[in-house]
Amino acid sequence: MSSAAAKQQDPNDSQPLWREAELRAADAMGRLMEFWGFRRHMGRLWTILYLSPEPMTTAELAETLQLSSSAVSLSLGELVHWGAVRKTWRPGERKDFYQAESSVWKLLRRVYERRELNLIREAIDAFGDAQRHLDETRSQLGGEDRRRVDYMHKRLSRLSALSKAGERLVRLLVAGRMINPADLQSAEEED
Amino acid sequence: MSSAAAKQQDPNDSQPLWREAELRAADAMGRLMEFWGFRRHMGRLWTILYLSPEPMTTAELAETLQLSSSAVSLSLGELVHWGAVRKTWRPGERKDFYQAESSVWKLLRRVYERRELNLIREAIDAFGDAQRHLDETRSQLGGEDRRRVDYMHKRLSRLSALSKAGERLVRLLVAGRMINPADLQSAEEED
DNA sequence: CAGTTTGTTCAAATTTTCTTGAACAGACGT
DNA sequence: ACGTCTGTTCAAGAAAATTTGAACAAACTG
Repeated sequence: MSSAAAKQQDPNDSQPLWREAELRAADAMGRLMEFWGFRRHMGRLWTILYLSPEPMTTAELAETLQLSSSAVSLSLGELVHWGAVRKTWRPGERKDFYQAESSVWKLLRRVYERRELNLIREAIDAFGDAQRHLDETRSQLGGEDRRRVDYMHKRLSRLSALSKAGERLVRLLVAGRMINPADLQSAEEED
Repeated sequence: MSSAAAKQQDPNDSQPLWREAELRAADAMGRLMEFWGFRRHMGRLWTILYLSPEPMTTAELAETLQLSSSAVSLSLGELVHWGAVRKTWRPGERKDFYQAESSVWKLLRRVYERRELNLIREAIDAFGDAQRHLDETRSQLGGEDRRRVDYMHKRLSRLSALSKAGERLVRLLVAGRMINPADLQSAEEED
C-alpha cells in the first residue's frame, strides 16, 4: 500500500513516482495552449485529467498542480465551457468529478469554429466598413488623393478576398473535408 | 493642394480624409495578429504599409498611428525579421523606407513554419520525455500503480500521435499541398 | 434547521508585458 | 573632423493580466 498511502499522507515529499512525468507532459500542453491563446492552466489541467484513468476532483487537481482552489475553479470552468472537460459525479459523493473530453479532434473543431471563425469574420466586416468609408470620402477628393483612395480600396479588396479564403479554409477544416491551400494563394493573384 | 498641405502642416486637425478608414482596417488586422500571438502594433504597422502606394518612413508611421519612434522601431524590426516588411531606400534620401511584403500567403507560410512547427515539435519531445520517464519508474512499482503508469503511457502515445499528425498537417499546409483533416481524426481512433 | 462541505465570485496584490523618453551609436554631408 | 539626422537599445514607468485569499452562495447531512 506504499503508494496509495503516499498519494495522500504527507503534503511534502510524497508524490507518486509518475508525478514528474505527468507534470512534464502537462507543462508542454500548457505551453501549447498558451501559445494558442488560452490560459496556461487550462492546458495543464486538461492534461492531468486526460492522463488519469479516473475522473478527478478539484481538490486533487489543485494538489497535483499546486494551485489555489479558485484558480482551479476558474480555468476548469472555462474548460467545461469549451467542452474540453466534462463534469461527472459519483453516486454517494458530494464533490463534482471531472474528466477530460478525450476526442481532441472534436475539441479542436469547436475551438476553431467559435474563435478563429468569429475573429476572421470580424476582420472581414472591418475591411468592408473601411471600404464603405472610403467610398463616402471619394467624391470630396481631387485627382491625386482620389487615386490614392482607389489604391487603398483595391488593397482592401485583396485583404477581404484573402480573409474570405481563410474563412472558407477553416470551415472546411472544421467540417473535416479536404483542403487545398492553393486557394489562399490564388486569392491574391489577380491584381 | 489642399490635402497635400493637410498631410503635414498641422499636427492636430489635419488628417487626410482617408485616415479614418485606414486606421479601422489597421486595427482589425492588429486584433487578428494579436490573437495570433504577435504584437498588436505589428498588424497595425503592416496594414498601413500595405495600404500605402509608396514606401513609408518610420516618422510617417509613427505619426499615422500616434506611436513613439521606439515603438515603431521595435515592431517594425520584428516585422522585417519575419519578412513581412522590406526595407528599401531612395537615392538621395537618408531615411530608410519601408514597404509591406504583399504576398500574405508567403508570409503566413513562413510564420507557420517557424513558430507553429517548432512549438509542436517541442511538445512532441516533451511527451516522449515523459514516456521515457515513466519507463524508468515502472520497474519500481507494484500492481495497481503499474497499471496506472501503463495507462498514462498509452495516453501519452495518443497525444504524440496526434501531435505528429498535426505536424504533418502544418507541413503540408506550408508546402501548399492538399490536406486531409481526416488524418487527425484517425490519429486518435485506435485505442 | 443548524452545521459542513464544496464551488464560485470578487477585489486586492502580484507578476508580466508594453510603452515611453532619453541616452547611445552610426552614417552622412559639409 | 564636426555637427546633424536616423535608428536602436535600455531602464523606468504604466498598463494589463494572472493569482490569490476571503467572503459568499448552494447543496447536502444529521
